[in-house]
Amino acid sequence: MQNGFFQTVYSVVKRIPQGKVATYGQIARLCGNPRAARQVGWALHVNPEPYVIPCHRVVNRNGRVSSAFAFGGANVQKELLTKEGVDFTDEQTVDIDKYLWNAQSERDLTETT
DNA sequence: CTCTTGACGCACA
DNA sequence: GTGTGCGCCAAGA
Repeated sequence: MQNGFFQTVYSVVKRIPQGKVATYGQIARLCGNPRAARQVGWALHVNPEPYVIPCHRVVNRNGRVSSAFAFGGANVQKELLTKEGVDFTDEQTVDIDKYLWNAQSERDLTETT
C-alpha cells in the first residue's frame, strides 16, 4: 500500500462495521496520528473511492455529520446511517454515545491471525 | 518557499 | 451548551 497516512485512514474507515460510526479523532488515533483528525477529514474529502469508503459512518466528536459530505450532502449521510440502524439524536447528530465504533472490534477485524 | 484554509479536538470563559 | 483560541498535519493559491 502507499506508505501514506491517508491509506491508513481509508483502511480503518473501510473497516468500520455497519450500524456503527467512528470519529475523526478515533480514526486519527488508530492510524497513529491522534492529532491528525483534520487530515482524516481531508482524506475523506479527497475520497478517492466513494461508496467504497463508508465515510458516512465517520462523524466528529459530537456525532455531528459533515455539511460537505462527498456522497451528496449531510442529508444523504443521515439517510445511510439511519438505514444501517444508527439512530439520530438531532437532525445532524447521531447517538454516537451508543453507536460509536469500538476500536477493539477493529483489532478483531485486523487480526489476521 | 510563505500564508491561509480546512469533513477536527480540546481547553477555557 | 455556545463562542473563541490554540495545536496538528496537509493541500491550495
